Amino acid sequence: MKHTAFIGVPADFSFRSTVYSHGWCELAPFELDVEDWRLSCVFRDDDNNAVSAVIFEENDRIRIDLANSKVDLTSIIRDTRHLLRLDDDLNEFYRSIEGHDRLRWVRERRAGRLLRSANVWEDLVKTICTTNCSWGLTKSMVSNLVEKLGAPADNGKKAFPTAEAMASVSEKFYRDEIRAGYRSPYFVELAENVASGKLDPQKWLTSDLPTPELKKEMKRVKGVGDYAAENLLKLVGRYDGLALDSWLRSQFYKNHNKDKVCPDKKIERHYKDFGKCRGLVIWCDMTEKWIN
DNA sequence: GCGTCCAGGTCTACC
DNA sequence: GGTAGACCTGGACGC
Repeated sequence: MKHTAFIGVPADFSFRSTVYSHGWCELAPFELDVEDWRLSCVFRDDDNNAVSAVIFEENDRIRIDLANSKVDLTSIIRDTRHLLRLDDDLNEFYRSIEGHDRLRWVRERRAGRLLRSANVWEDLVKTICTTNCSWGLTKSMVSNLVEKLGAPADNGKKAFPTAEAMASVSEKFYRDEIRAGYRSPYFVELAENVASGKLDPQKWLTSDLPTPELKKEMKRVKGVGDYAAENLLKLVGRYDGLALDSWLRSQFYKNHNKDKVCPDKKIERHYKDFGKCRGLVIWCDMTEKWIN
């Protein structure tokens, strides 16, 4: 028997623009049905049970269908608000791009909310999986993590593994089963630190630290360098880093530098005037064609 | 079929 | 603080 919940959305919210804001919708346990624009995912409720859900837009509201009718909706609604960023205030960002014709589409399409996972732990592991490899390999590593270490929901779909589950396997498991290569010892160390309570990535969401300090804290995690930390900062709502990776650089070269390679400092100068919003501005500037 | 390059980079050693 | 070299994987490409 299905269980259904509805959530109201802000006036400047777009389900499509948010879900398709970056590659996260392609990473397990997310599954995106682009025909019907339905996002499947697997949450964990407050009792740590895996809960499979389908999220979609219906009559200007977000509808969540759960396969299990016994689930307490409170945590599922909270996590859905988090991953769709329903409580983010985009006014400062929209003000920062006013007068820039090239970016007019952003407000028109109500873009600017970057999809995230249900918690920061999951975003942290996934971000490490994006480093120094093709997008195909990222998807493969994340899919392996979910399939081999995730807990199943009632319908058999699996949740992203907990830190405890990831701490329970060896470096060899990450190399042989997850195909994580040199990242394997990083995952072991990270999972042990989070499972033991030594590190709590969720606190980054509400940290009072200035962004440079928070970035330093993130970079203490092995496998997290400048790009990964700045990507994570975007996912906790801080956009003063550009999170330059090879894809973003190549798009900048195409769009603003006649397809010629240039130093990162030139890219930084280009977005300098957007201040604290520059990380979100460059991302939107490079992804206009993604969203229609 | 084989070798090389390179992806949504980072770490360590060294200067 | 800046830089060189090493690092897993797997697909694309040239030969």
